[in-house]
Amino acid sequence: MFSKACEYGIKAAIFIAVNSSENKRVSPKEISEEIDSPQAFTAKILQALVRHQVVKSIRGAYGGFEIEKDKIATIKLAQIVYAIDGDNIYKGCGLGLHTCNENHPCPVHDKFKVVREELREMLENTSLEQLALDIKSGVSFLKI
Amino acid sequence: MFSKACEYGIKAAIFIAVNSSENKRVSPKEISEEIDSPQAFTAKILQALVRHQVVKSIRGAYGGFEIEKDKIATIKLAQIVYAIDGDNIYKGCGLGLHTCNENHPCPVHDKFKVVREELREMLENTSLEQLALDIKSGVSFLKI
DNA sequence: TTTATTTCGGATAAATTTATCCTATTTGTA
DNA sequence: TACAAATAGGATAAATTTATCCGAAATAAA
Repeated sequence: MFSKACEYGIKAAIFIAVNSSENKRVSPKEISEEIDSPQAFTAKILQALVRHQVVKSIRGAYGGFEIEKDKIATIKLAQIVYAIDGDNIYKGCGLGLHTCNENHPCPVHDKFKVVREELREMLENTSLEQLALDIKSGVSFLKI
Repeated sequence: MFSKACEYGIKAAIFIAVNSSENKRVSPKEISEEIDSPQAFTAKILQALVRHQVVKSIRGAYGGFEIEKDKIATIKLAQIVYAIDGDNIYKGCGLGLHTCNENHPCPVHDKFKVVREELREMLENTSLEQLALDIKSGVSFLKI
């Protein structure tokens, strides 16, 4: 469904949120260990999240990645996905037509619309905070 | 959402269905022109569909690809997707966890479940026949 | 100001997906 | 049987995604 980069990005953001809520900065090393992803590649993805202002990076000694506490509740999955994969997943044509709309639909246009709408809504309404809470309480997991 | 291969495969199957319903066999050349895809690559994908018995190929002179008329209504999108991309799209974990289930869920497990279920249902309930009819009546399109 | 620590960013490599090319094999017809 | 028309399939190339490596730049603390 999503690219590897996006999977790593979502998991990384959740892990950073969990730690930021406890006033801890984390490094790419910690992150990649915790979410079971290649470190250097994860670092690149984090840079994309920084550029899109999803997470904040502090360079130099005692630096790391964090998310401002009061931002955690406002960041939605859609922003993370957009920063890494773009929004083609839930906006582009299911069969890759260049032009696909109500007037010139691909064969699965209407059927796909329902699924993509469901996906879009989910991504736009799911906040980092909700996901981080489940991790903190041990209800959900970031690896294995 | 789907791979290019899968997009081509779905469109090719629809085009073959349209023609088979009019007792016409089609060649990879016609298919790739009609669905706007690279010919040799499309031929490979057709081979996968043949192996999975979604379409039938007739070799030699006057050969080509076809789908038995009474099969057109029974073939579902899910079979085509499975033959080409496998079923990981609507069965695997949204965040790529190796183990992801009710007892050990990834952070988006429950939220994704709804979307994937919607997708699965759509793929399993949409027949080639429905899609081919819309193409024949000019309601939907295979390219541009 | 020096040093240790840490992110940033460019270059490169590996793996996968997408795409092309060429020959073998099959098959209907003259 | 010979020929022409098709699909099958292997080898290879191009493009994209995933992954690694290393030095540059920034920053806090000694």
